[in-house]
Amino acid sequence: MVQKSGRSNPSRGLAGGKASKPVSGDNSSAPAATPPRKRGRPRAFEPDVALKQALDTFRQTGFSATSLDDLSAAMGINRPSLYGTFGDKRELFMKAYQRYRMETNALFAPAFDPKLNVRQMLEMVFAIAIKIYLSGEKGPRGCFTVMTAASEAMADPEIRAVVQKAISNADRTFAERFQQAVTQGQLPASTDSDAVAKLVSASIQSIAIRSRAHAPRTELEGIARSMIDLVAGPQR
Amino acid sequence: MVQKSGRSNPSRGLAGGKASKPVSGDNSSAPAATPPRKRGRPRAFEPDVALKQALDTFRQTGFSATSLDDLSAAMGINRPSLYGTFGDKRELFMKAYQRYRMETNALFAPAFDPKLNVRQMLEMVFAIAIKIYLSGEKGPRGCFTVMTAASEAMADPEIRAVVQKAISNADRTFAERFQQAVTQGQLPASTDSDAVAKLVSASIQSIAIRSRAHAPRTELEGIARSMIDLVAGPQR
DNA sequence: TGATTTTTATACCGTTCCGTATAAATTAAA
DNA sequence: TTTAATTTATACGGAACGGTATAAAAATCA
Repeated sequence: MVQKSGRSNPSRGLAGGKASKPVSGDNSSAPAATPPRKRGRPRAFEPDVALKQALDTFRQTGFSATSLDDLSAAMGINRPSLYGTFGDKRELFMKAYQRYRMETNALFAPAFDPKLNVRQMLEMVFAIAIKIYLSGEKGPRGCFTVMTAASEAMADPEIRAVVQKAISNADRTFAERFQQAVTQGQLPASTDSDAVAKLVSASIQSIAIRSRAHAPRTELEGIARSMIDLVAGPQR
Repeated sequence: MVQKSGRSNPSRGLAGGKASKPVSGDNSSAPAATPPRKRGRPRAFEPDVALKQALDTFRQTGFSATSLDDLSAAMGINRPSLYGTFGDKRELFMKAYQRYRMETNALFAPAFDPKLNVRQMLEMVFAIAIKIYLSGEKGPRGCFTVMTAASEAMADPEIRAVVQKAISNADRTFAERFQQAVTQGQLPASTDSDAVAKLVSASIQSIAIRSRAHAPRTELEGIARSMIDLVAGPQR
C-alpha cells in the first residue's frame, strides 16, 4: 500500500541542494539569486517555514495526537500540497525532527566556544536549554528528543535510531569537552569525563521533563545551578 | 460500617458502592472466601488484573496511540464492559496511572527502610528503578510518569497535576531522606538536601528516558553508579 | 417457576482519521 | 496561442476511532 510515486519526484532536485538556509537578516524579499523559475505553477508557501510550523505542532501535541488537519492548518498548506512536498505524516515528522536537531545544535553551538572555560560552558548550556524548553507561545515545550524518546521511539526503530544518536551525541560532546578541560587543568585529573557528561545530560533531560510538567523556572534553574556547582566546584 | 439488615445480605462487603475492592491482605485464607455474590450475571474478569493489562498497554504505546480496541483486546473485555467498569478511555488511563503509582511506590518502599544508610538506599533505589524500567515482555518500558509528563501532561491539566505530584513527591522523599542522613552524620552538614534530591531524581528520569530509547543496561547502571558515588562518596 | 438485576456480546452510529483522485489555476516552454 | 508542467483547491473514500444501543445470557430473589 506504500505506492511509491511512480512519476518523477519533483522535490528531489530541490531537497538535495538547499539543505540549510542561513536565515540571514537581510532577506528583504529579494533573494538576489533569483532562482530559475521552474516550469509549472509556483508554490504558495515556503517549505522551510512550513516545516517549522509542523515542528511546532508536533512539539505541542506529539506525533499520534497530531492530525493531518492540525498540521495542514498550522502550516497553511492543503493536504495534497503537504503530501507532495513532505510525504506522509511519518516522513513529515522525521523531517521536522531533523530540523529540530539542526536548529537546537545551532543554538547550543556558542556554548562550546573553546574560549569559554568549563563553568562558563555549562552556564551557557543550561541557560540555552531552559530558554528553549520554556519557549513557545502556548506554554513550555520541553525537548523534542526527550518527547520522542518517551513516545514514538518505542515502536519505531528508525525514529529510535535518530533519538539514540541525539542522546549519545550530547553525551559525547560533553565528554569531549570535559576531557579537554581535564588536560587544560580546569577539572581534576581524576574526573571521569564520560560519567560526568552523562550526569549533565541527565539533568538537562530532567529539566526538559519538568518544563513540560510546568515546573517553575526557578526549579529548573536550581537544578542547573546544582549540577554546575557539582561539576565545576561551588560558585566562586 | 453500615450493614443494613433490612435486605438481610449475609455477606460482608459493601453492597451499594461499586468500589468493591475487597482484596485485602488476607486473601491467602481458606479457598472458600465466599465472595458476596451479587445479584445479576457475574463478571467474567477480574477488574484488577484487567486494569493491569490496560496499564501495560498504555505504557507500551501511550495514551493517544492506544485504541480502545487495543485495550479491549489486551484486557480481554468487551468494549461495553470496559466502559461500565472503568469509564471512558481517559478515566481508564487515570486509573491505570493511579495503579502504576501505587505499584511502583510499593516496589520502591523497601529502599527507604530506615535501617539502610544513604549509600545502601541509593543502590537499592537505582537497582529497583532499572529493574522496573527494563521490565516488560516486549522490551523496556521506562517510567510511566516520565512518559506521561512528556506527552499527555501538556494538554490535560488534571493529568499534569498528578504527574507534578509524582515528581515532587519523589523529590521530597529523597530530600527528607538526605536531610535525615545529614543529621545522622552520613552526609556532610553542608549538603543541600533539596538540590541533591533533585539531581538524583533527574538521573532516574534520565535512566527512564534512555531505557525507552533502548540504551544498554550497562549505560543505565553506569549513570546510577556515578550518581551514587557523587552523593555518597566514591565506592569504599 | 418467573421477575429482577447485572454483565456479556454483537452490532451499530457519527466522527475523525489518513491518504488520494480530480479538476481548476498558474507558470514556462513550444 | 497552444502545450506541457506543476501546484492548488475541493472533495471524496475506506478505515479506524470513541462511544453506545440493544438484546441475549447468567445470576439471585420472590
